[in-house]
Amino acid sequence: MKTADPELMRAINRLNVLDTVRRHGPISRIEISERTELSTTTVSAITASLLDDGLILPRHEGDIRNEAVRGRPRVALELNPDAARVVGGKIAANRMVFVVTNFRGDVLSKLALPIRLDRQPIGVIADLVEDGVRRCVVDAGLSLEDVDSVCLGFPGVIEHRTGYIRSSPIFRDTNVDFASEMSTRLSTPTIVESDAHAITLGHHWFGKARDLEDMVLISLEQTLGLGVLHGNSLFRGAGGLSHNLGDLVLGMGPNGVVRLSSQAGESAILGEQQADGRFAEAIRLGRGMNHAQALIKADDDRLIGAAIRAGEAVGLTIANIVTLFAPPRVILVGSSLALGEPFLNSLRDAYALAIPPSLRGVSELVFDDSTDDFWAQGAAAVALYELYESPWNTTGPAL
Amino acid sequence: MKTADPELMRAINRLNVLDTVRRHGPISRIEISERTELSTTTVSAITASLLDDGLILPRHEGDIRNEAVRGRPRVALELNPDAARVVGGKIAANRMVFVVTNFRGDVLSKLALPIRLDRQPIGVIADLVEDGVRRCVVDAGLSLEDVDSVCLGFPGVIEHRTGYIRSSPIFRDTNVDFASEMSTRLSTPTIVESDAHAITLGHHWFGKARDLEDMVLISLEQTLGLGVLHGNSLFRGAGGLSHNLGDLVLGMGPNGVVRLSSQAGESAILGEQQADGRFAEAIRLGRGMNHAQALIKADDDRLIGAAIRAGEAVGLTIANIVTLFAPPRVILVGSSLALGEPFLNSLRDAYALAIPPSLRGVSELVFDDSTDDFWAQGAAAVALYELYESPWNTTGPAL
DNA sequence: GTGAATTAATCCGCATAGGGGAAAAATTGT
DNA sequence: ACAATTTTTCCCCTATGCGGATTAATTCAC
Repeated sequence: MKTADPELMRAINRLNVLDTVRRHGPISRIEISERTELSTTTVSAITASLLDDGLILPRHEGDIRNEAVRGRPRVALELNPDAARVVGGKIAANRMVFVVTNFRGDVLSKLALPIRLDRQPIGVIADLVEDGVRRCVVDAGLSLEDVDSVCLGFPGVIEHRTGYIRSSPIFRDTNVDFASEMSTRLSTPTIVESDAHAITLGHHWFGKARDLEDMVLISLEQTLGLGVLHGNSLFRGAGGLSHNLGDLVLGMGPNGVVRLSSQAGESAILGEQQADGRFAEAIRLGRGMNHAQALIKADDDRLIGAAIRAGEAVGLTIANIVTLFAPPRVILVGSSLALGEPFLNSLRDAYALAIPPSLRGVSELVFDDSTDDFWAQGAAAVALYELYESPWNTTGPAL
Repeated sequence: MKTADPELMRAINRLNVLDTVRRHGPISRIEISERTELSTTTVSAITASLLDDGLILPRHEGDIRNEAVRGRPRVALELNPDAARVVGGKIAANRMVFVVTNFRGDVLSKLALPIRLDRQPIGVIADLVEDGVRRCVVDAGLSLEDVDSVCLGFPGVIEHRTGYIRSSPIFRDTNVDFASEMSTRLSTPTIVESDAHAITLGHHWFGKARDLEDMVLISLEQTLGLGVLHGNSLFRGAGGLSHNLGDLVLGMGPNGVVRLSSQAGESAILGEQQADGRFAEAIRLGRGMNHAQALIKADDDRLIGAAIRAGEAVGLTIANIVTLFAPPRVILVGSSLALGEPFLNSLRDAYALAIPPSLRGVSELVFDDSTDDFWAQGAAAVALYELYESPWNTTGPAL
């Protein structure tokens, strides 16, 4: 257990204040004091230090002041957008998306690269990622030295704490120390995180879970991922390992265990169409889901069947996850949502069937079809959160 | 987020020191300082306060002193066993077990009552539990006024935070505020907790997880429960709800969803034998599992079949839990373990088959056939932990 | 336009916490 | 008896947060 000393005390309260400023837009010291339950004195001291470090700014213009109120007007404080810049990236098998954001998480530039990295040697992947980060930074009119940190979201099992990619469909090898590799290449602190975790934090900060401190997110992409928000922070498994939902077992079939990935993974849904040459080409180019969508609209029976089966499998899985975590909301994201009604309806039906009666109504299902840059923005949020926690200049005691 | 003030700081460090004394037996201040990474000054101050409150005691006799060492000898400190007494209880459908323990968790008296409470009205259950607690306290040579708190472990979905029993096979009703009810009856603070959580903490304190700060426990009784230890503390779901594993879905069968409880619940295993009059009687009296054990030894085919099916279902479920939490150890407890080899072997086989290759070797399975009083002792540990956290006299600032 | 009223933010002094280093305490060895 | 050694406590310092008084910046009333 971390030992509690005055420094930790201050770090906690500082983060608390900073996070309050981030969440509640321009906000006066008094309101911060009410929300955090810190005394106005303490808030004053902490905000002074944050102002001194340039992390927040007073906003004089356009005071949101109620004109009919007397007394000294409140000074609204807000994040200094230019206090830092980070890069967030979503790396998938057939595409990479990067964003550069400011300290508030506003996107300054986006870059989408529809490149297949799948199974390339590590060096090639690192080259391509490095290039993407550098280009996106240049697009934002910045240089890498202006960037404070980078966070890359990967599918698979990612150990955020150590920066190792334990296993990922993108890498042929296991246990790749990708964080160190990229930190060296970019000479900027780089962290890796599960893509599902990244978009989970993204939803907590910018998306469909801003109002919640607990929730669960399920990502349906090539890999099936899980993110759990618990008490406003990401719940990373025991060893800091991320969860790999695709490995979950749904039951025993004639050929051994049936895993979720074999029912609802991207390749499981699309793979049944191998015969069709044009479709195979689309898959290879990462347009499989769009193509599948078109086929479903055209009443392609085989694909509709696959989508229904996938929806059932995912619906059951969500019911199981809800049984374990009982979150107030479950957010579903990922390319598989593009399969449309056949998939979503069977998912909803299976969920309704499988959810235990006692938990009926506890969780609401929310579908989110955000684009890839939202994932990257989530990764940026992960990077920003670590900046918020870091000590900064700390406006040393004796100056 | 809780605001950090000096009081919180002290509370944290105090708990840390107290817990270190609990875990590492008689221990000197210097060793506490090393383990907690607090300065010797701080440890000295905190231990002084703990001594003052009578929670710990110096041990002069039998100093574990290395005779060949010079200098002032270390004074070993240990928990004051008599600083408090608590009652822990395990309440099951067909039996209740209580223990009274001292501040260290040593059992002072046990009481096992093989009574069927199942579906009795709340008032009757409360009567019986009250009676059990009172008797066990008397057996320990104490009076209820000597008892500082009571913790009762129930099967089902228990909301520890509020003291509500959301649903339990023992109660006909749902959402029973049993903690308040018993607190009033006993005029002693009483908390309720999931039986699975109780034995999870029990294993962390006294049993097969003393060396771990993360682990998962699965309880196989009438109800199938889950306990997750995360960073030395119980992980209680989002809303503080406990998990009910039996509701997990294993797949779709011909008659709708197949839940784990229908494969591996006590009644699922035993229920198939309804024909046999003597067996039915044994079940009614809560001796079902013992009887089943005998039948299995006698090569009863139907029961062996049921045990094998149950083992498979549990094995798959454990694999899924491991996929989600990746704990270093999974402890299995509960009456169903008595089914013996057919059950355990099929469980192990199914687990080995279902665990994803990437997680092979991450978790070890441990079977624990502790008796009921160990469950009750776990409940006592839950009660004790809350005492450890509570402020006590705090040796007020100005004396 | 000037002063009263009002509200926000800061300053001052206090209490408590933890840490470092010196001093005291309790031993063993010579 | 005194030196050496190790543990524990004592004294002083700094940092933190808080309550109450003070100062700052407005609006309203006349």
